[in-house]
Amino acid sequence: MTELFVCQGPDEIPRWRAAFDEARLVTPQQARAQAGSGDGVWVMSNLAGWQGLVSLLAARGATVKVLSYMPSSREALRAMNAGARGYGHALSAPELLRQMALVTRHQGIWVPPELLAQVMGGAYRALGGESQHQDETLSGLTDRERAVALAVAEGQSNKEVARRLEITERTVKAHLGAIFRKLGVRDRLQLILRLSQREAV
Amino acid sequence: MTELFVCQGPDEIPRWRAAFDEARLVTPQQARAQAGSGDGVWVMSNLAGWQGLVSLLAARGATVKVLSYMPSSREALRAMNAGARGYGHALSAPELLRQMALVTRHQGIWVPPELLAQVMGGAYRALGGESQHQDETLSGLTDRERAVALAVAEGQSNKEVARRLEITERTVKAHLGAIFRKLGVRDRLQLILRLSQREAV
DNA sequence: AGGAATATTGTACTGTTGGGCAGGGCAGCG
DNA sequence: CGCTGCCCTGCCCAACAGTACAATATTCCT
Repeated sequence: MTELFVCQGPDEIPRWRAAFDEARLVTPQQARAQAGSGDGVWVMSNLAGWQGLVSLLAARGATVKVLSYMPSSREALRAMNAGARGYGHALSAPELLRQMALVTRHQGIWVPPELLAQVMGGAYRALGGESQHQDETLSGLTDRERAVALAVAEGQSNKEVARRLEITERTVKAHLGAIFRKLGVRDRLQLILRLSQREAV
Repeated sequence: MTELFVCQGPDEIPRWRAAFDEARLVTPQQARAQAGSGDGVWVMSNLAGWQGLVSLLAARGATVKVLSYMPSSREALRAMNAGARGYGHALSAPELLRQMALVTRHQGIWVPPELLAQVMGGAYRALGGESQHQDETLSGLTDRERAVALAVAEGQSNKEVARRLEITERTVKAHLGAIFRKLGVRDRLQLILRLSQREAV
């Protein structure tokens, strides 16, 4: 399994070769031309347009990791959003680099432990606040009604919900009627909007 | 390396034992008493107070993974925020479970690929990044189709959209038909879920 | 025992939705 | 001048959604 390190000339770091026998240093141009599905690619965040490169390579099926001289949670998220599966310090120890490679190769995500809390915290505040609200919204419902509401919120039809919960379509409608009444919405459309917290006009 | 599965009695799943020779099923009480540093623990999200349990075990140094019958990006974020390092479907294949264990044991994070984009997307937008996804989704539509799609995404009925755009209901349907075909969705429900890119599992 | 809440199902009805078929008009392009 | 794409509409129909008016069963509380 070769590991490609995408960087400009002066950025070569001995630890990279120490970490992987088959480490190869390439320019962004070479990476675009060569890297493909299954390759492990490391992209330096000091390259111009590194996010585009990450997106491109990730779309091709490469396992992309981003290395930075000044790691931050913000940059980590940008990397992840571009399709990277790993993010870390460019001067990480060889053992850590190998660990990142192992994790990302197995569909995992790797972020420095000290950034993890911030990254996840940010995500949680964004969606977590909503889910809190979702719990509130659903708390007035019975178990059965909640199950129906969640299934409907996934876009399922009455028939599909009926199959999933092993009840008749009529019963699904009965639960839905109760849900609409309790939540004060007029149909499943508004229910979805309520549960995904978007502006219901 | 033993793997502890925390669940209520009837939730035992044969795949767990198939995945790990040393799998052990325990109750939440037993987990609190036994699990410690270095242990691999799997917590079912249908347990009452599972987030508290995850926090406790994670603080003790256990590697906690959360399993759910209805995975969602929100629940994944809740799990991560509580200190879990992995999140997945309770009925995942044994091989997938082993992969999750491998990744999390090496300081990685594991989230189902289909949820990854949502989780990261949410985190990214939370920290001030731009959301481009919706524009991408709508870019293949004509002006009129886009207007209809956005109105429908607000939960408006065909009749309401018709009034807003000053066209007949039939024309709204015509545009909607084209939208469904272009975006590959089957109805307005799925369209809404696509445009708000949430839970659609 | 009686009431209240929950869960389940039935029949019947109205309204919405999605789409097939069939046509208009308008703008741009070779 | 045809051709194509976009926009608009009519009639009709099958499927789905939501609700009114029921009934039955279980559980939990008074």
